[in-house]
Amino acid sequence: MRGRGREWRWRGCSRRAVRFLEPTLLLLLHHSPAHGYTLLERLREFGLEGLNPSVVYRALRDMEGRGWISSTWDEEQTHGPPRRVYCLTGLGDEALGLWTQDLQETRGLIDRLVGTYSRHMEEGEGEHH
Amino acid sequence: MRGRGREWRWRGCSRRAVRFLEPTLLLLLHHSPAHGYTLLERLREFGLEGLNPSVVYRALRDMEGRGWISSTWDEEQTHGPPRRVYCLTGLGDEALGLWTQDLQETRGLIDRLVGTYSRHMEEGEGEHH
DNA sequence: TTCGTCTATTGACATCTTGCACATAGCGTG
DNA sequence: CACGCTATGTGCAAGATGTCAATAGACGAA
Repeated sequence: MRGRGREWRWRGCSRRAVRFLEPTLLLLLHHSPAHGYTLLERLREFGLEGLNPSVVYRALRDMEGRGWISSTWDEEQTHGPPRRVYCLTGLGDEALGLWTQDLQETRGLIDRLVGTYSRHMEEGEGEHH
Repeated sequence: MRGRGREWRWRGCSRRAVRFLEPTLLLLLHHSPAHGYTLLERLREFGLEGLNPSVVYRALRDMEGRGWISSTWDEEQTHGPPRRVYCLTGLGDEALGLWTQDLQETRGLIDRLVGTYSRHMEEGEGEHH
């Protein structure tokens, strides 16, 4: 234990949200360029809620560092400070493709796990031998 | 960038392997009690390969700390030092149930992401506007 | 004017997680 | 006894995440 012992629900938001943050952002940008703040809201459409803004902005900067997306300052004024517009690059498009493959493999694994669990239940392996 | 910039394939084994380590171990133990070393090998049946043994043993100890599994020293001699036998507890059984639900939700999210991606492709949104 | 609020983005720091290298230890074999 | 194999465990440096707070512009109310 000692720090490592995370409970069933961990600190902060759901881990899943963080794990799927990057592919979801790429996907949103695959649809159209957008501002960080907008992305933050649109993430909720995919159930990625409760994410701290700084986590999202950090992910965006990381991805920009990898060349997956590029950003420029938005010209037009708004009700606040200047905004960045993020745009998917060719490299980011490739990355999204790879991510999609990866997600499908992950789904395959989940299917195997859940399938095995169901089989155990049917065969009555649930009752501690 | 700077440390944060993980490449497409990260150092060491796949991240997925680590993320699905706990539920997979619970599932294996749901089938029958086993030694750490055995579990290490059986993980490969689920495609969790290249995991460093210490990672697996650590996960087992963590789960024992949470009361999900219990261990006793194996009586019979083998070709090496004494072995621990890990066994799923009632709490671990519950945890496996929750994990399974969680995995199904995760699968739902993946379906949404992959589905959206396919739809983009059909609608020709792949060609950077 | 000053205050508060909403839109946006960023930085710094503490904590948690992971990989790796190595330690231990019993048994079998040459 | 020097190796190699089975089996488990420790410690630490790096890397990843979460939290908090700073900055900053525009707008409306008192």
